[in-house]
Amino acid sequence: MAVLCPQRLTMEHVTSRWGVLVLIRLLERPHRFAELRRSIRSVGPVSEKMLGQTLRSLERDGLVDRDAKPVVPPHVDYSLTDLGREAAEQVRALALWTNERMGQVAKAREVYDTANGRA
Amino acid sequence: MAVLCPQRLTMEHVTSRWGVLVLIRLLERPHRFAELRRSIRSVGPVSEKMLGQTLRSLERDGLVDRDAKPVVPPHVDYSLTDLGREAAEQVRALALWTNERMGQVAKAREVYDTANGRA
DNA sequence: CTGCATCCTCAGGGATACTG
DNA sequence: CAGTATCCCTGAGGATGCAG
Repeated sequence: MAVLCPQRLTMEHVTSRWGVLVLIRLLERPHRFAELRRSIRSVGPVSEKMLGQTLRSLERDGLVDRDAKPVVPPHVDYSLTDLGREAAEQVRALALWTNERMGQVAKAREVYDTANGRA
Repeated sequence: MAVLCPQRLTMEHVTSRWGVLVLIRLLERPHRFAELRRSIRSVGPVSEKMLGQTLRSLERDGLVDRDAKPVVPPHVDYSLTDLGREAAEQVRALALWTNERMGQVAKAREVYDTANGRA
């Protein structure tokens, strides 16, 4: 992707499909990997790869804390850092707004499509 | 892209690379097409195609109002609807947060990369 | 000036299989 | 359980050209 301001990258991680869902779930409480996956699956199918990638981005950005307990079988807890909590709250606000206004948006789309699309 | 809840699409439009920049600029005042393009260009290269696509998405979602004056050469003003203003404010809040915390994020990345990447 | 239509590329991300 | 590695394919999105 073209060169943009560096904060774009952070926004990208945080507002990405799975980023949003991860942050909102972690805002409630820490989750394990598979737990997170199951929870998100109810909304859309996450591949392990993408969930892992998302979590690593967020961890790298200092938003998520990864606590891998040295036991077997592995047990890894993901939780928000203070910084991550701030981010998650911003994102949740946006998500809530989207939910609230979804009706109006859907309506607007109908109007637009009627006027233009298949007039 | 896989099937997700419909509000994901709205978030996608609103938090897209150019969506964010468009909304923030329109929050200040209405803009013409080329004006918007020039303004955004200083941050990253927008193709006409993408700017047009972004504006159409936002218009379709009822967030942006398109006022095409029937003159020649064409003169088109884009501005926010009330709904769009709400969205833009959410997005701006997120963008401002990202700016404020960018230092911490950058720092976290360094730490992460030192510990992992090229240890 | 404001935009559609077309072509083409390249990387995001899904599926699958394997490891500690 | 919690990932990493690989393959592969779709579609986002840049460049260009044309039209009203």
